[in-house]
Formats: sequence, C-alpha cells, structure tokens
Amino acid sequence: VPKHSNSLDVAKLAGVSQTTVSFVLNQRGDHSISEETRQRVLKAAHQLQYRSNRLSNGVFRGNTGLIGVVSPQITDDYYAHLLSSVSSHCASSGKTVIYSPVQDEDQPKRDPMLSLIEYRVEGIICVCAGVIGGDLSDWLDELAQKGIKCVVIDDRSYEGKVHCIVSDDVTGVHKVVQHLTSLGHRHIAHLGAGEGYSTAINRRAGFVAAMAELCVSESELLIAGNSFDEEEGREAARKIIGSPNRPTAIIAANDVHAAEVIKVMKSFGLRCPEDISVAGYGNTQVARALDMTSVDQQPGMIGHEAMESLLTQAHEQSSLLPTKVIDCRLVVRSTTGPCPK
Amino acid sequence: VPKHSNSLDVAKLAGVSQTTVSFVLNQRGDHSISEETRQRVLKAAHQLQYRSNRLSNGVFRGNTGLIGVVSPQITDDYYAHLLSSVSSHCASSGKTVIYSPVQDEDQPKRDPMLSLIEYRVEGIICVCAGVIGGDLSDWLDELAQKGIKCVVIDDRSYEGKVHCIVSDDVTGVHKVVQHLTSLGHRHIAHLGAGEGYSTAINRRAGFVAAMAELCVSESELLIAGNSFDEEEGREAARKIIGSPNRPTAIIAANDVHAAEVIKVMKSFGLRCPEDISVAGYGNTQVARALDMTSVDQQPGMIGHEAMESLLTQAHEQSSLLPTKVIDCRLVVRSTTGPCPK
DNA sequence: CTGAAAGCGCTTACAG
DNA sequence: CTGAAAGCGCTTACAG
Repeated sequence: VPKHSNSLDVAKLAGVSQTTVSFVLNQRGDHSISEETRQRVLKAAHQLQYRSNRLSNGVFRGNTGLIGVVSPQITDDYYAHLLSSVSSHCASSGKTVIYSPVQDEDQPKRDPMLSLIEYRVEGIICVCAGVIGGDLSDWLDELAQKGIKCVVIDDRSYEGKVHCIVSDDVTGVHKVVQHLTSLGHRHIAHLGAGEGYSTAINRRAGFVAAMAELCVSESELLIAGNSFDEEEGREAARKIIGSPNRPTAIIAANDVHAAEVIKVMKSFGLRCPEDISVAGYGNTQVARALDMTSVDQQPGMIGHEAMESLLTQAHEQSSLLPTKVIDCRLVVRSTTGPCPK
Repeated sequence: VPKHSNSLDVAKLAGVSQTTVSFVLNQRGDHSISEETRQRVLKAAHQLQYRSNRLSNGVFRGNTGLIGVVSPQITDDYYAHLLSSVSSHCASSGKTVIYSPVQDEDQPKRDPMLSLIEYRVEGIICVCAGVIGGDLSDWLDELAQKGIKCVVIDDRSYEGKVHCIVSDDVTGVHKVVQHLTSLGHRHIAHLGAGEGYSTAINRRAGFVAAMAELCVSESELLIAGNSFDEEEGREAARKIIGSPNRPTAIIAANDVHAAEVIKVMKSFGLRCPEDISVAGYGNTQVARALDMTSVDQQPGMIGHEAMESLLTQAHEQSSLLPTKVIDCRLVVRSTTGPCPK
C-alpha cells in the first residue's frame, strides 16, 4: 500500500514530538530548538522523503498557497503569455497555480469558478475576456464575502466591485491609425471582430475615434467583418480588397486576421505594403513570422500586475483600487509603408 | 471577518447532523434520507453558499481531485495545446489542473515536482520535453512509491519506469522528406535544432535516416544550425541560402525557423516554392498564417491520451504500459512545390 | 529547549 | 431514517 509519510512518522524516527518537527520544518523563530535536534529532524525527514501536506496546511490555517486562473483558449498567444507570466510569478512567490478553463461560451464561467472556491484559492485572476452577458456579478459578491481576492482582466463591467486590469485597446488602435496617417494613408479599413468581446468592441471604438479625428464621418468608415473567426475574416478581406473602393491600408482586429488579409492580397496579385499596408494586433508569433506591423499588448506585464495586485491587496480596498490600464506599444515592421499615389 | 461556511453551519441551519449533510451532499446510497430532510439540507447549503472544502476532503480520503502538469514555455503552441487539451479533459472528468512551470533550464524540474507532491496530486503529466540531463529518475521513484501516477511526454529515457507518450518525430520528418522527393527534390537541407532536446534529436535523426534511404551519404548531408533559438536559425538560414551549394528544399526544425527561412529568402530575392521549397514543423498558427507546409503533431491527442492513461492506470501496471507513439500528419500547403530544373 | 492536547473541515464505520 | 465519535495530517497556544 503506497503511503506518504507524515509528520508523525518523522517525529517517531527522530525521537521527538510532532510539534518539534513542525517547528523545525517551518523554521519558526519563537521556539528555539537545539542544533542537534534540528539536524536529527531534518535527517529523518529526508530519509522518509517527507513532503509536507499543503492540503492539511491549508485546512488549518487560511493559507492554501493556491492562486486560481480562469481563462479561455490558452492556445491563443495572448492568454498563453498571461498564464505563463502569472505562473512564473507564482513560482517565485511560493504560490501554485490552479488553472480552470472556460469551456464553451454558452456554458458560462460557473464551473471554473466553483472548483477554485472549493479548493480555497487565496486569489483568482479572471481572464474571461469580457464575454458580454457572462454574469460574473454573483461570483464576485461571493468571493468578496469569503475573502477571496480577485482581479478581472480586460473587462471593466465590474469596476468598483473588483480590481480591473485592462489592455489599452483604444489607444492601441489609435497608435496604428496615427502611424498610418503619418505615412500618408487616409483611406483606412478596420477588419475583423467588433463586438461580442470587450476587446473587440474597444479596438473598433478606438478605430472609430481615431478616424473621427481625421474628420472621416461615420458613414464613410470602412469596416468589414464582425468576429474573431478565421473564415469570416478571410471572407471580409475578400470583400474589402475586391471592392472598387479599396482602402490603402487595413487594420485587422488581430494578427491571424491580418495574415488572412495578406494571403487574400496575394491571391489578388497585390503586394504588401506597396499596394496596401496591413497591420495586425497582438504582436504574436504570427506577426513576427510575417515581419508584420502589430501592437504589442504586453501580456506579461498584465499578468505580473495581476499577481502583484493579489499579493498586496487588502481585502477591504480591493474594490476601490483604480482600474489599471496597461499601455501597448506599436511595433512597426515591413507590412506598413507609404501610401501609394 | 470573512469566512467560508462549513458543513457544521449547514447542519445547524438545517437542524440535522454533519453526517446527514455529508450524505446528502455526496449523494451516497447507503444512507437513505427522507426527501424532506434532503430538501432542508439542500436549501440550507444554498442559503449559506456552502462550498464543500476539497482540501479537507483530500486530506481525509486519498482523493484530492488534482492533476499536476509540469511543462516548459506554455507560450509555445505545442505546449499550449497540450495543456489546453489536458485541462478540458480534466474539467469534464471532475478533476482540476495544477500547473507547475519549468522555470529556466539550468534550474531543473526540482521545484515544480515538489509542489505537486505537496498538494497530493493524484497524477502528474510531465512534459519536460526530454531536456537531456534533467534527472527525473529520483522523482519517478518517489512518485511510484507514493502511489502518484505519472505520464512522461516526449521523452523515452525513462521507459519501463513510467508510462511514456511520444510524438513520432522521426516519422514526421520522414514524411516531409518523402513529400519533397516525390516533388523531385533531392538536394534537401535540415535547419535548426538537432540536439539538446529529444524532439530535436529525433527530428534530425528522422532526416538523416530518410536521406540515407535516398543514398545520400552522411558527409553530403546538408545540416545547418543546432538550436531552437530564433537568431541562430536566421543565421543558419543565411549561411545555407547564400552558399554556392544551395539546396532546393529546406526542412526546418519548427515553424518559426521555417518562417525565418522564408524571410531570408525574400532578402535574397528568392521565391518560395519556385526557387526553394520550405517545410516547417508543428503546424502552428505561424504555419497557417504563412500557408506553409508543416507537420501536425496532434498535441490535443497527446494530452488526451495522457489523461486517459492517468485515469485508467492501475498503480502496479503503469511502468509496464508500452510507450504510446502518436502519429503525426503532414499538412501540405503552398510553400512546397516541384523541384526547379 | 521540548511536548500533550485541541482544533481546522471533512468523512466514515458503527450504533440506535 | 439519523447521529455521536473517531480520525485524516497538520499547526498552535499553552504548559513545563
């Protein structure tokens, strides 16, 4: 029968009490223990391959050492970087990550939250990406009442109720538009998602606002596609590139869409950036691979901030913390160039 | 003071004993409980927002419901898909994922394993990617002795000691070579990583073996670069493309390297696939974005198999299970074409 | 410098 | 049909 050795086993082998074992292993100052006993305990623990049971530990004191992450599609570059950064921060802070995926969109984040609470996590980072309609509100109330800290990423709907950290999508797209106008472009299209997710909404809003500054009326705005779906992106690209009113620059809602735009351009015999400039969003591997202009959202920094917030947050204040907006950087590469005559 | 309500609170509110609460909530058959009491308990639990404490649960019985995943760079497409597939399998099996990142290469997988054991995970999926020299052996002994099931991905070094699941890298590259030779290529180069990781070693070995079948002697073999590093990949690409003995086709160790090859080709004024055919490995987003021929390793299937193994494994047999080799599929796209005259 | 005892929140024989 | 009591592995006042 396989068995983990416990602190009593160690105590017996070392010829001391459980108390002493606990004090030696946790290096507490209050009890001073003779060097000799200390060594005996350490040796016994090593011999028995004793691994302290963090669960019991968590049951007794509040401290479970667990941080929960709720997030959709970890296969997406952005979410992957977020989780990666959170988990390495955890590793160096002595915390451990429980990852709870958001399964489909129709079945909202009920279950993921539930299991995190059942494991008595100390804090939760919720990257629900602002799926509109998802009702986080009840969960947030429950977390607050139970003293579980929480940070919500990329969704300001619950501001005032929970600490929010968001990527500055509006400014991100604004920077792209500025870059393009400085190259002489004025006939600029926005392609891809524009609703459903708060990020999609904000990127589109950023586009609309930036174009308004250029005195382009809303009716003149070139907008194509409305989802993050790859197929639809390609379809939208075909439509806009094939249209008589073809733009000189296209800003895609993300890098994958931008890649589709470039493919479609090729099939039309158009060159990038000579005929049309293309910019992506996210600065993912795809952007680097295509040497494509894109916006870096610095997901690593977002994850880092989220962890910092959890680790320093006092329960009472958390809801009062002002929303943290993380800057994004425009990365100019070879897919954007001067506007053709 | 924030507090989670416990089963005693529920019992008091419902006017029953803790035992009854436990039996109602766990739906155990042995105790039959009157429908009326059942409803009273359920109502009380709901009212108090009672969330059963999985930690205590785990302390008492063996069953923690926790599955540990040890893996490097989750920002890599392959590892991300692996974790994603494991976590969704867990979600539907009522298990929960603890994710333990492998931090740097010099500091081997000591700590990640340790914290998983301390949380008394039921099983561990170790995607250490066969970093050569990493000494997993001691950990595997300890896991076996403690009855923690384990599956090692992409590293056959511990075969016989633990159940291994590996991607068929050798065959994968073999398929690419076959595809290229069927297009008339014979002057084929392999670029990128070839040592350090077992996957790198196997891909290169697959290349060498496949070329041997074509009666290309080992001294004639075109091999460039030796790491997964992007910079070095580019450097190697420059060298091989600029050489007088330029190949007609290049197989890269992964998609990112293949993308570098294509960039370098552009800078040399060469077209793909007209001048040189290029194939990647991994069928990542980069491959799709570039419409590039690549090898799909089916990481989702690997993750699924790993979970199946953990869930069905009897402790005694695990080490005897034959290594599971997961097929990979060649995905032909537009970067490979007929050999130029 | 060290230990006996109580308790964290749960489950499970056993008894009624 | 239901409950009192013991125990999972740990920690922490308190006492010596």
